[in-house]
Amino acid sequence: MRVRIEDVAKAAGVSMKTVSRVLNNEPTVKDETRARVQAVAKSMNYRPDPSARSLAGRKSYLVALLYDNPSANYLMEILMGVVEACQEYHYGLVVQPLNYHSPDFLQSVESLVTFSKLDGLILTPPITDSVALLDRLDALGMPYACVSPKNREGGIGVTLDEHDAVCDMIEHLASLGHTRIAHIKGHPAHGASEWRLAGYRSGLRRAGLRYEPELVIDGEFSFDSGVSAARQLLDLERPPTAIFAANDDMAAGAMSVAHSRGLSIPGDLSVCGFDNTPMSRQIFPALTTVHQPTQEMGRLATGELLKTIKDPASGQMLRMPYALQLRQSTGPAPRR
Amino acid sequence: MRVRIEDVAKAAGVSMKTVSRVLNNEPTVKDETRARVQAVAKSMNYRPDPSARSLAGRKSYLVALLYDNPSANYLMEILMGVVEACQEYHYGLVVQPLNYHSPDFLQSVESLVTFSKLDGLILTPPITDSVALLDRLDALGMPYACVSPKNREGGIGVTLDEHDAVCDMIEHLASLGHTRIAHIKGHPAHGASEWRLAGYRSGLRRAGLRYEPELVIDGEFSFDSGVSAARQLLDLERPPTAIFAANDDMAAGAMSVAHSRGLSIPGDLSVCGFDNTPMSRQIFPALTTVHQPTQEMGRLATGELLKTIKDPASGQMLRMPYALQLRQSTGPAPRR
DNA sequence: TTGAAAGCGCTAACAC
DNA sequence: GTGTTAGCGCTTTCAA
Repeated sequence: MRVRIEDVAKAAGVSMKTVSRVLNNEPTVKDETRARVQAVAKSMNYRPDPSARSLAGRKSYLVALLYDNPSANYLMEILMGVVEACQEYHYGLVVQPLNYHSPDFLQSVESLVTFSKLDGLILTPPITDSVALLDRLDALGMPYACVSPKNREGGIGVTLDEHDAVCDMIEHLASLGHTRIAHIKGHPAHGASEWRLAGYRSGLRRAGLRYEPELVIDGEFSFDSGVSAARQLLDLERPPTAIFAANDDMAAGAMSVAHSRGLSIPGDLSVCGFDNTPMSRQIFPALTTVHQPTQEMGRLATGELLKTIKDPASGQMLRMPYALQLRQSTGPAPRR
Repeated sequence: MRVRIEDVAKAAGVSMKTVSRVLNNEPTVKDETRARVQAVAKSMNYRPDPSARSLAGRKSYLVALLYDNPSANYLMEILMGVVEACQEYHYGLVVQPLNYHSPDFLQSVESLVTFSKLDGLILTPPITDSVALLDRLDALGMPYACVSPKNREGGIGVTLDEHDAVCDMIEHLASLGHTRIAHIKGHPAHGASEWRLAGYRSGLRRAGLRYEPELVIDGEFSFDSGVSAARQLLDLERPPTAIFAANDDMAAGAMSVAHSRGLSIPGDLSVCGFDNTPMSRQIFPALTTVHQPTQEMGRLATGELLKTIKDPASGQMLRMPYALQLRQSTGPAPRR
């Protein structure tokens, strides 16, 4: 039979409640008692039963990762970080796909939270940006941490300074002699698209280049949208010599168009992206991109969430470092 | 306050136990009573409390997905399928990374199973192939379903006829006039590597081509291993005109080598892979590969597992269909 | 076919 | 600091 708290209590010569206190790190236990109980629990290989704990304590020791149709890689990396943190803190994890556009989006989150008695939520873009949801969660007192939310103030979670990253990237292109640098924008529903566009504009400004509306094309983060945007750009009377796509998938689309038109990369056209996906290393030539420490972001966001659950005042919005990943898809601007 | 089984019982004019019977689909309830209880439960928006259920019933209504460092995409697709099935059957999911090579691998699975009271496991390669683990699980009476296990007989789960898929692919290359078709093998620890090699040999045989050991190079499913294997192949005195890599990542590595040597694909060299990863569509030229319905496999494996949990005799090993995905990376063999 | 009572293993509330 | 008691919401067991 399973070892129960009662068995541990008997073996340690204390009451069940004291064992419970030790397990839950409550401060009101004498150090000596605590040490003894811990030793006994360990030697008996005792682990509390999650359902009993949850039933009696009205907590689930469960957090949920909420997502809506992100790229598989992105989500996977976040997930790996989240899993790491959950293991460390002995929390369980529920993985929950959601439909952000569904009319009963709010309702479905609410019933998930209620029926699973979740202790907290980890939100990923674009769910991070549903004001209605955040308001509702605040009203319910449900703790949540955001990964790369649009609104970085006040909440808890992690962000990356995407604006500065892109700005650096554009300056890099300019330093290679490019003067016609195009941008393929991201999906309009994602905050990232705005930051990356803003970074593009700041980068141009810093490099002393003019912003030209014809060099900015709408995309939606997909390979195909990158393909059609690149076609438009390369069909211009004065096509760009460099393209910054708001993510790697669209950059791959742009490269594909260039290849099929016989343009050499980076000889005739430089291309760069954002995300440093595994794919970016595997295409030819390898893609210059911005690295974002996604897994670490998942781990730290979860850490902040779990801290907040214990002590509501302790969670913060963490700023993560980015890094330009310079590879072979960018090079000196072609001479006229 | 939350609606409890007692509230439903009162409203329906029956005992708690009868409501419980209805919820758990026990047969010994009069149809009329069952219908009434179901209607009342629905109208009150009743959902049983998982921890109470689990505590009293000594079941967790939880299954775990066990994995060890697979490709992010593969795992993500499996995961999405697993999540779908779990939602449908109202089961919870635990996501658990494992270290197959760790000395306490068995122990860590066992304590996971014990302490989380898991009702079943979904195993992914290469964990599917640990004989020691499978034996232990059988001994414990712990139900599990495998995705693409080495041993397809007797167990429950899903498989794909990888041998036949590769065989078809090789025949396709042969039909394009290729006579020197190389193979980059997969990681030796994965069953898939063996099947794909066997399919390669069968394909050659069917096409009337000789098996030439110098055309078969070890790989380990990574891009880099594809790169070094392709270098060896292209350095041969009589290099191949086509390369079948055991997965898409290695195929991308091979393409990268070809590009950097100025070889045209498929003009000078045809390349094909296996998995139909998103990346395979995004490289240039788009990669010919084998599609395997990974998400569906996750969903169906989970379905078989959950069926088995209800009725131990009902689980099967399902065979999934594959499909060649012909794209631009393969073409007619170059003339001598 | 249905119900009453006794737990499942833990924590909350309160007493000491 | 520590212990006692009474549940948490469900299923099991056994009786009807």
